[in-house]
Amino acid sequence: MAAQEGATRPRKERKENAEKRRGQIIDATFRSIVRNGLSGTTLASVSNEAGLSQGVAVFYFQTKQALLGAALRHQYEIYQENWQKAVSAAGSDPADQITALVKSDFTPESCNEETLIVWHAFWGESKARPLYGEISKSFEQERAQAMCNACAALLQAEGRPVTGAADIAAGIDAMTDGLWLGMYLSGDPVDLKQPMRLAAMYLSAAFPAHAEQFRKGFGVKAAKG
Amino acid sequence: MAAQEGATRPRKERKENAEKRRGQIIDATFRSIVRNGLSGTTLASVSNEAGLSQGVAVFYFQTKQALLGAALRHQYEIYQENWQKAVSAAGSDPADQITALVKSDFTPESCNEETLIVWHAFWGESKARPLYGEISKSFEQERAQAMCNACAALLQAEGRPVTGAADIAAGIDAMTDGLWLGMYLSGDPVDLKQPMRLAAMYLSAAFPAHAEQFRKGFGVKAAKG
Amino acid sequence: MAAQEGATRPRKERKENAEKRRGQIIDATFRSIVRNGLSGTTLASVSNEAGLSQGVAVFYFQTKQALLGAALRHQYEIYQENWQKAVSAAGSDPADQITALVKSDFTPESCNEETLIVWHAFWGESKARPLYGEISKSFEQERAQAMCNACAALLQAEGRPVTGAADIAAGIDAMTDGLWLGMYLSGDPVDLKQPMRLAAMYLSAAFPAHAEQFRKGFGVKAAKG
Amino acid sequence: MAAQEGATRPRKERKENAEKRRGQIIDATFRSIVRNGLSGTTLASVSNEAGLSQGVAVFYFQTKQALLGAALRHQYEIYQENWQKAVSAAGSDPADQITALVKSDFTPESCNEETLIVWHAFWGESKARPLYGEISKSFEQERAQAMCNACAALLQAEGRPVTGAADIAAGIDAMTDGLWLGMYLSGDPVDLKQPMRLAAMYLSAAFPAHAEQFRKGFGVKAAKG
DNA sequence: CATGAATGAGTCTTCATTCAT
DNA sequence: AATGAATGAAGACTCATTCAT
Repeated sequence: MAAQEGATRPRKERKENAEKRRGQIIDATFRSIVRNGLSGTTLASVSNEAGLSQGVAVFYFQTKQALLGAALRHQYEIYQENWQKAVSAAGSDPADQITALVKSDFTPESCNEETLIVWHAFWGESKARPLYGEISKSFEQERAQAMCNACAALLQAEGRPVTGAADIAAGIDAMTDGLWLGMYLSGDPVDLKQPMRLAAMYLSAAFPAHAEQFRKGFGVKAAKG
Repeated sequence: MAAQEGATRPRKERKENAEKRRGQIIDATFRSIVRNGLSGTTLASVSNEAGLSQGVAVFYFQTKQALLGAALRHQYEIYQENWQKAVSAAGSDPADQITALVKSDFTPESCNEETLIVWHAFWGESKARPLYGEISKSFEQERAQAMCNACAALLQAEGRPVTGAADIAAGIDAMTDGLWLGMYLSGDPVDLKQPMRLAAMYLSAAFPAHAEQFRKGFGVKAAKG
Repeated sequence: MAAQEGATRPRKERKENAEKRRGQIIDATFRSIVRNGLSGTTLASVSNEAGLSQGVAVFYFQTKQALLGAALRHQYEIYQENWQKAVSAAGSDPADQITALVKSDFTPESCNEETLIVWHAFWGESKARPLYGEISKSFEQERAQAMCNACAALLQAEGRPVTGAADIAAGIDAMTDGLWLGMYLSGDPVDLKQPMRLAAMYLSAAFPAHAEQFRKGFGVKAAKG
Repeated sequence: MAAQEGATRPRKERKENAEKRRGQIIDATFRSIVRNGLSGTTLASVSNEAGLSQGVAVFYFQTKQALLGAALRHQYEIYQENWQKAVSAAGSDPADQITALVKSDFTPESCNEETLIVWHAFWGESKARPLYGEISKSFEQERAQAMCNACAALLQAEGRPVTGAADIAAGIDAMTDGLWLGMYLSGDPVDLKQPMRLAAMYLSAAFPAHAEQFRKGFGVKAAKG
């Protein structure tokens, strides 16, 4: 609008616009995966979903594989942002951190029908498409490390040897992963309370000294008997 | 056309032969999924793997979807046979049954790189291909029921209310499923001992009165502290 | 037709049929190159020209490049057969052999608007498509060698050193190639007599002792002056 | 930014700039044809080679075909300038003019790997793209005419009938064209001396009275025997 | 002047499916 | 019972061209 802008769009605006387009296309990709599966997701289905022409997706991502990789990475970034925010908000208490990590896996944003479909679609192809495997592995490791560290800290706080941290962390992570798979496969509307009960049960057993804190953290009453 | 006539083989022999061919083709399908992923599995790749001509797969299974459905069903049947045998062998003690169910998920036949790839390949597409979802659901339910029944029996044996059985069963199943996913995604050579430790830990907590029996069943020493 | 053939087509017949199809498709490729140029030749244009479906060309040649390579090789094979037959027919006299080689380049089968288009189309792309270059090179060398050998033999017959054979052969080959290019570029209806006159002139100069034989061989009268 | 204000430049400066840009783009087109072939040359590859944006080529040449036509014309103009300069420098002696014409075809500027690639790329497509054919034809005719005139003049100088000029000229032109094709196809590093020997041989035969002059002109010793 | 985003027709290629033998 | 030729729809990707800025 200013006089000397006239001809060319300011560089910054252009860059932002490109970022916006990429976001649009990635969103469309999600919707297509949810609707048609990964194998049913084509450049046409994505363009269609985005309301753009066939060529745009290629223009911004070069190849279909690159687009799908970007979509997976994006989903992981959102996921990571969620759990990292949750941990930060939990403060320095390791039990609270563990609780936060588990709970963040079952918030409606992180755990709903759509995201579950997308996760499992990519995971299912991750052996055939090394790209997906690499992306998954790096993000999964970071998340696993966070859980392991918190468990180690809590063991130390309880005055126990930290050697068991890896196992305990693996157990709680396996349980949450398995719950995701179960929800995904059952197709039943997701009941987000059961995970809270199960996590509380498991963590109470693993860290008896903090049982009450976990139960409270997960909003669960003490099991009888 | 004539009754027993040169050209035509006796009906029974024919049927057996057909069964053999179907088995051959399904095996080839597995190998192709392991090698190329589900999306990379084509009728050609299957025929190739089977060393048979292009047309056979269609001849015996009509469509590609039907073939893949049959392959998934076959994998589930083997899986089911395994755990049912294990449960039978465990006798009538519910704790032993639970142990058997869990352990059978981690025998080398049930849990190896190839089967993990195939399971997750099908699960990843199970929302887009209702056929896979239906097959999975029915088999999963049967297995979940078995676990739930055993847990209920064990609760009863401990004199506790059976209401908690579903949760406990869901927890142990989630954990084993999650361990499968973790093994699958990590790509590391499978360590089958960790699942034993984790299952023992979880079940000991869920059934304190049978802790020792579970530890022994899973070949795990008592955790200290 | 015989009783025991019934079900399966005899292997031999099948193979022949395949060869026939390949021929059909290669012919269609020629026609398409003549009509649309090499860059305008698509699998669709070829299929169209052949009256077959899109898939056949790929079925028999795997890729477009392989098809075009096969077409070029085929054209060279026909060309080679022609000049080799001509040389054979010429007997053992080197001057007659040279005459035969040159004349065979200007028979209506070897040298007409269509073949000229195809040759130059492939040659024009032979730097960008190494495949064409390799095919061309091998055939060209064989033909050049034949000419060189004949020239050497004739030099020897004249009692002259054979060292000059390469140059003389290069000269006559260059001239015939250049005449092809000229005919191709001019687009005028091809006058096949001029090449005879020019070849006679050149060869008479190169082999003065055989001037008359060449003139006779090419059907040309002695130039005056 | 300059004194008389950014927006409008003096008309002349503008025109010059445009000419410069056109030259840049045509040069980039050559490089792209050499590198990728004519079929592999796209507006993108040209822009890329020129270090300019996608749109420029279209801006200055409207269509891809027009650009390629301009590139071909440009190559012919350079070629023409070269031989015309050579003829002028040769003075009025027809034998010297012929020598100059032939030699100018084998100077390193006129005859090198790059130009040979470009010539044959365009020629190969000249039947499918009438535009190339027309451009080629007009330039080729002019050059052929020059050679024919010189030959006629030399015949007259020798006191022979000029009727044979066309044939002699066609022969020498065919030979040089054929040598270009041979160099192009062989891919071997270009030996520029052989053409001199062959041209001398041919022209000495065609114009026996000027044999020595041609040999001298081409820097070639008299052939023995 | 110049940029580069956007389009969409066209190309090669893959592949499930059909079918004659 | 089995083969593999043939089809054609659909997919990923390319690219000349248009256009807003």
